[in-house]
Amino acid sequence: MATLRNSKQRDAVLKDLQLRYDHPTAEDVYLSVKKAVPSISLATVYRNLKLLESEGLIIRIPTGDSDRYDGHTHNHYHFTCKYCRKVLDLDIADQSPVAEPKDFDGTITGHSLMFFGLCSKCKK
Amino acid sequence: MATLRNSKQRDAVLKDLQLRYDHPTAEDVYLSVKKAVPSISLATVYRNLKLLESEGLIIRIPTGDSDRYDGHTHNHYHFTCKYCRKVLDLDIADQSPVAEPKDFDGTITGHSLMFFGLCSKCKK
DNA sequence: CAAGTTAATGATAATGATTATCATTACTGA
DNA sequence: TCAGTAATGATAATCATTATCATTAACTTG
Repeated sequence: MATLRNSKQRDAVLKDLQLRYDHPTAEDVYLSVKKAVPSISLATVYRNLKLLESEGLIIRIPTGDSDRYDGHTHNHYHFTCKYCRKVLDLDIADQSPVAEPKDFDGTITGHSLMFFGLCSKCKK
Repeated sequence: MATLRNSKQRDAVLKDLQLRYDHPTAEDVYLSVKKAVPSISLATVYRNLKLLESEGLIIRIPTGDSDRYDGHTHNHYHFTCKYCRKVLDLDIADQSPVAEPKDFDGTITGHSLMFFGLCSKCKK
């Protein structure tokens, strides 16, 4: 039960995230998707972001302030500018741990790696 | 100006974090510190957590739900159980990137690495 | 295709975490 | 000791996110 149905709202949210590379907030996605689907509600955006994340179609990035979303799910890493809070993709090699942690009986299924610093603009 | 003064509340918050290893929320710290300083307010806990973080004396860990705090600032990594949301220290080698990212003109000053999975209890 | 079932939506209220406000308290340096 | 002001406690306000609920619209089955 609880079969997933098609919805143009969900399609629009997913498509929006797949076409951009700026790691938008839910609000950003809402404003952008409104252009294609003017009647869409912010609640629907949140609902579908959560659903798409649980389906593994998008990634949620917690940052300390508003969560960011990423429509590109291949393994890659991010950088946050401490000054302007912008989130960027980093072209860097896979950092999966080589050694198993000691004294740990759980199961590791994934990891997230965030770099911090100043972006090129805020350096100045 | 804005000289830092002593306060038993701030001392108590810092000490509490330095004596525990369970990555508590602000609320957890509040409940714990209340035993030593019964009159302390939740707002004061939040204020001092923020101040201590900016002084580099504690670490804030954003997790998607409530932020966690860590009084141990040496370089180490964490694990979050997806099921019970517990945060644990991982005994694992330093994962600082060996290669510089390409096409990046900013400055990287640090990183945070979070592993996900199931803890030993929730595995069952 | 029409009718019924129910997932999804839009609007908005509610929640939970964190921050701001403000009158009062208490460090600290003169 | 005392003036200046950082810090506090209490609580209101804010902000992001989630829940609620009546309505709409996918799907499915006859």
